Amino acid sequence: MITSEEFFNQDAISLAKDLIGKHITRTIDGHELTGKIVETEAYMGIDDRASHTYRGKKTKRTEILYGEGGFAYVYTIYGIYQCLNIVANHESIPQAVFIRALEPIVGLENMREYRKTEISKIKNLTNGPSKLCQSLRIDKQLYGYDLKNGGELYISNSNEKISIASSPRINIDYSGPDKSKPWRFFDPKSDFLSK
DNA sequence: ACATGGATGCTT
DNA sequence: AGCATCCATGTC
Repeated sequence: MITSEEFFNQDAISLAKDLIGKHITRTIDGHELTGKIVETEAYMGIDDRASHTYRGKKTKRTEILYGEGGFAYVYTIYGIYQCLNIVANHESIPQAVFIRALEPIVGLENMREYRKTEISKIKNLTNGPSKLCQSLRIDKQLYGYDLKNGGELYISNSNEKISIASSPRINIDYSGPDKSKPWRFFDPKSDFLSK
């Protein structure tokens, strides 16, 4: 388990790269659900038009982003889906890393139960930001949860060697010049990417 | 390619 | 109160 503030208090681009290949574990109802992070995106805060904190916008929803790194930022998208971000950087620098896809490692049968849609291929458990939230049963109950404390949600190292590629971020057409910034990071060899 | 969905935030 | 938006997904 990774407990150090230094790890999470990096800028979002550095953290987004460092999270690739790490394991994320959710414990719920006595089950352990673990996936390897294979795809992330960095949201760089006040100067990033794709960020929920662009120009310092601060609401009840985005409040947690203004604190220290390592906390869960969970929000609802399109009224029905949940998305998981991990807060990056220091207090008053509101950046985050969006978790877009996982490779399921532990607890696949439980993930299948929690997933709202019947699936035929394993990769459809976690190859999208809201799919993985369903499979790991991540919702706004975890808003503000400290991943450095372990317990219900935490990050840990894996031994596997991975490579990292980058591309523009997905579904941020409203972001003008920031639309093309190469702030999506992924393991190009993974079969579990969202696109 | 298109329909779906409602919380959120911003404007009256 | 009303309204446009949205870091997706499922099904066509």
